[in-house]
Amino acid sequence: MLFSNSVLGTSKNYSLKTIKDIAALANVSIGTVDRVIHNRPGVSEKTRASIEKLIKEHNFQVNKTARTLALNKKYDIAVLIPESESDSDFWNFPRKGIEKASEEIEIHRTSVRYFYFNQFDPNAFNKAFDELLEDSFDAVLLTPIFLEETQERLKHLERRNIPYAFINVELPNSNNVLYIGQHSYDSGTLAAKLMSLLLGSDADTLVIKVRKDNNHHSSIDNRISGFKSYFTAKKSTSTIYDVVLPNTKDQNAINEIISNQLVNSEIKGLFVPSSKVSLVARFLETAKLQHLKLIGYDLNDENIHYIKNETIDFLIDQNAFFQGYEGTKTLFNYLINDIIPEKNIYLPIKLLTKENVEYL
Amino acid sequence: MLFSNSVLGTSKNYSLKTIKDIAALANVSIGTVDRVIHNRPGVSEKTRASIEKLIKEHNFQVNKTARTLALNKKYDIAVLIPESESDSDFWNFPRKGIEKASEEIEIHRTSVRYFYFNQFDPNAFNKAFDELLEDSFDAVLLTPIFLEETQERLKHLERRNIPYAFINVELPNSNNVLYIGQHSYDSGTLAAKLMSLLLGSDADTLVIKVRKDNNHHSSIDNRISGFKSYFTAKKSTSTIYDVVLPNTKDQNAINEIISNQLVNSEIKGLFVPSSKVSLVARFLETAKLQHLKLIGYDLNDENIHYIKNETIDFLIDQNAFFQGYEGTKTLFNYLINDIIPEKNIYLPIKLLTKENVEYL
DNA sequence: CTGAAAGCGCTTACAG
DNA sequence: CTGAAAGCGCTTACAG
Repeated sequence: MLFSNSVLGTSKNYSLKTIKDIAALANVSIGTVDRVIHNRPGVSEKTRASIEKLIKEHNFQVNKTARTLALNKKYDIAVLIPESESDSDFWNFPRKGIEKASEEIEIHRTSVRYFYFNQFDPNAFNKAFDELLEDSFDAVLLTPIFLEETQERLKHLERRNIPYAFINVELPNSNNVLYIGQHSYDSGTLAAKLMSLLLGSDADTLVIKVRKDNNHHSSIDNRISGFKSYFTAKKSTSTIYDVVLPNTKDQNAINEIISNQLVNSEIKGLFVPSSKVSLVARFLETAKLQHLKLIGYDLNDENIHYIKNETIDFLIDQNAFFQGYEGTKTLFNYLINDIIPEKNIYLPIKLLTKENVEYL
Repeated sequence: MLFSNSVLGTSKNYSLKTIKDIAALANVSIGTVDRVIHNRPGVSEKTRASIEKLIKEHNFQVNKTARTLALNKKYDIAVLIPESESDSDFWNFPRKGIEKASEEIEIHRTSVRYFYFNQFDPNAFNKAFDELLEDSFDAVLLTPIFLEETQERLKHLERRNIPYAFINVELPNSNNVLYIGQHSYDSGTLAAKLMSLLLGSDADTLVIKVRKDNNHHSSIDNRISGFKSYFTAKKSTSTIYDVVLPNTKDQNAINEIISNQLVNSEIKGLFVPSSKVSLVARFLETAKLQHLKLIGYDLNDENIHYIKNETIDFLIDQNAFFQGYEGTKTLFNYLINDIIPEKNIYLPIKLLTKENVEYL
């Protein structure tokens, strides 16, 4: 009968014990059992041992619901993410995901407070993070865009035993509970594969960075590394050019820079490892160069426009809403229910084309 | 001060009321408040109205934790999915996802019981489902592979007010709480786009169905419809051929059938809308026709082998583990926490290539 | 070192 | 129609 459960294909466990049961079996009071469960001092070695034995034997686990109620605690989660610059800004997606999750968990006495910063300004990041640190929170969900600035401040959280999770941007070698986001390198490799399919031969390509994106997170660089790695692995003889666009709103200036790159070259495909791909799409439209292949990242109104008219061939989407939604819920479950998630959740790469962009 | 919360960018709500508070304000006992909250009879219209007013005014919401504890209920979830035929079978992934979620929620007095059936045998499905119906469950997670057989039995669940959710296979017009899985049609469209990139021109293609897959779920047909729709929309002049493979383990017979299709044709690409793509990969290998392009579905050991050696060009993955994992957790949250999910969660299409299959 | 009791916010008989 | 009390399984002072 030992294996009857598995034979029946069930995980039912009808013998859930309570601390009262354990206390009775050990001939002690529930207070003493509680002390053992939480490793609190003031229990003789003998009783501690006997209680620990019973706990193991009966596979006793604390009833979290009762615990939560008894503690009667409110949980405050802090969220530190870039502010949205417009209604179609990428950062609306994670924020909306967080808000959705936040609505769902609000009833569990959990509140979410937002701290926003300008994603291009390390000082703004510092300021927002410092403001966050002034208050006390039970957990922090953040996008660690600026490397050193983040690391310095994470130490404060660790000193206070405040768990934190990353969304969208990874920061290796941290004690984060969770990273949820894209595998940037892989997305670049896929972009390269698609690009070489589009070009059909060993045509040259141009990687276009935007300076604004330059001084922060490593995702952009990882995407580029992934992109280039594909051609290296294929022992391709084609050339991959690089260019960085300045921080300007002057589309003419941008057009000229790209134009100069293309002239006298065999470049047939353009890869923009960020949502700023629309800048390049605008150029292609003006210059009537839409036959050149263009792959970029992220959904926003402009990008949607350009993928519909096929100026952009592929957009790689980051599931940003889901990052925010799932990140928040996972952190909540960690906090309230002691549910320890996998450290890295790499969301699948969502490929958008003219054909499927409508449905989103 | 009315908008101070939103100005501060916070959703903190420090004035959480309890039924005790409401009772005091209404000058009644908590029992009466409870009656109003749950629309139970035995309250005068006058007191009911005044309590309802107070509940609205103070935005009172029941403390779920306390409710769960007071009800002290165990939740039993039934899972009805195809059995795995081998260690590398597709159905291991959803099952493992369900098991993972099940481990996480077990502590919340929730048990999961599995009912398996042979995915090609409607009678086995009926038998497993009927067995499930003999016991009582609080919710059911199932893969509704056989249309009529499912619908008939769902009525029983509805009559008993048992919520149910679908994973992997959709069944429109049902009162399911949730469907989580792929958008089959879209995945077919993407496959077609990739195929036409691979072929570079208006070459002909062959869609290969396996008879075994034929008599059940609509996913396969939706994938094919999506695939064909792409070429129709493009006003392509190429021909799409169809062939159905019989239920045989005789690879030679299969090879001959495919071979006959290819001979005297301009077919350059093969689309297999199921995990059985390995059957076709084996043929291409034997016939030394690996230059033909091949797109299929799902991860298993054989498919991984053939994508690594580039016999298969693209595999479309269904995030099957995640379907099981998220499906179970969502159903749990619906059950325990009254969290109503979006009805249809379409997971992003995960594109596997030689380059990224390693990481999975 | 240990136990008895109150309390967390609900639900559920039971009494009136 | 309404209220008082016990109980769900924990935690937390407090008493000894």
